[in-house]
Amino acid sequence: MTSPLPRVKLEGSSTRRTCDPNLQLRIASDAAVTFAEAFKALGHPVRLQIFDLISQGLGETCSCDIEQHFDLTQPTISHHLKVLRDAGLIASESRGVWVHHRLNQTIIDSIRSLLSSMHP
Amino acid sequence: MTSPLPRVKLEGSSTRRTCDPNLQLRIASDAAVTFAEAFKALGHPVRLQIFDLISQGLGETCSCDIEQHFDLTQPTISHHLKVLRDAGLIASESRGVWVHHRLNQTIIDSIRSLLSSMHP
DNA sequence: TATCTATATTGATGTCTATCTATAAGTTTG
DNA sequence: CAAACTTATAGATAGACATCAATATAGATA
Repeated sequence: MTSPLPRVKLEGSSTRRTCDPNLQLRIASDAAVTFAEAFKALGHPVRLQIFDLISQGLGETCSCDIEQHFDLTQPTISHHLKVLRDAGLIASESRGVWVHHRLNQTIIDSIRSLLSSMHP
Repeated sequence: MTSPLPRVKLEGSSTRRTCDPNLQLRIASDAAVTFAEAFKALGHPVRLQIFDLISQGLGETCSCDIEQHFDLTQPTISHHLKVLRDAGLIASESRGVWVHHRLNQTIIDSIRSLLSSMHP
């Protein structure tokens, strides 16, 4: 995309680079906020593991399935689920007493697409 | 991977689900910590945009290229770069007065691979 | 109706984070 | 060597976050 940076020849052998004019904020501020919220939600070991558990559950994972795997209280797990939900990473649906959680594949695909647009 | 959850038949038409025995922590704790650190680093709008800028720079992006795009002080940008570096997302190399930043493609590929293993 | 169960909410607390100003460290130029 | 420039570090502060105990909500069961 960008070409090697131009350099200003100075006395002797030293060169001085100029600031790269080709770099642009390809991610708009509001998109950056949305994506960052999703990344932040995954940026906690327990939430990442919860998210992975839900991804295995075929849309029927409930909180009690999750709590078993962690040495944390129920309110803490509930909090982490809310963070994932608010970030749009999962959707939750009440089914009687239980709440079933499922992955939001759309946002996962968006993140993967974003990352694939980044190469050095 | 998992099959539909077994249900315990009760009186009438109601059923009661059992806890899903098939869910397992596929992400080990230490891997979860490592991945979460990377996600957390990307979990800030400015850092995500910085990361995108660096991805455009062909390994020659320096801090002054980045500061231009944000209404933040130089120490703050320096801090965000350190967070990205500590998370293994970028590598930085001193070149005279300047420090050149480049993407660590390996970890990006790892994240993409992790996400691709998650489907509902 | 009373009880049990699954989940959510509230409030408290200690820790972490983002940002700034001021300053230091190291490099290049004059 | 001194001045200018790029980046990093230290210290301070306001706000956010993770966690827990206690409690509330609401559906299911007896």
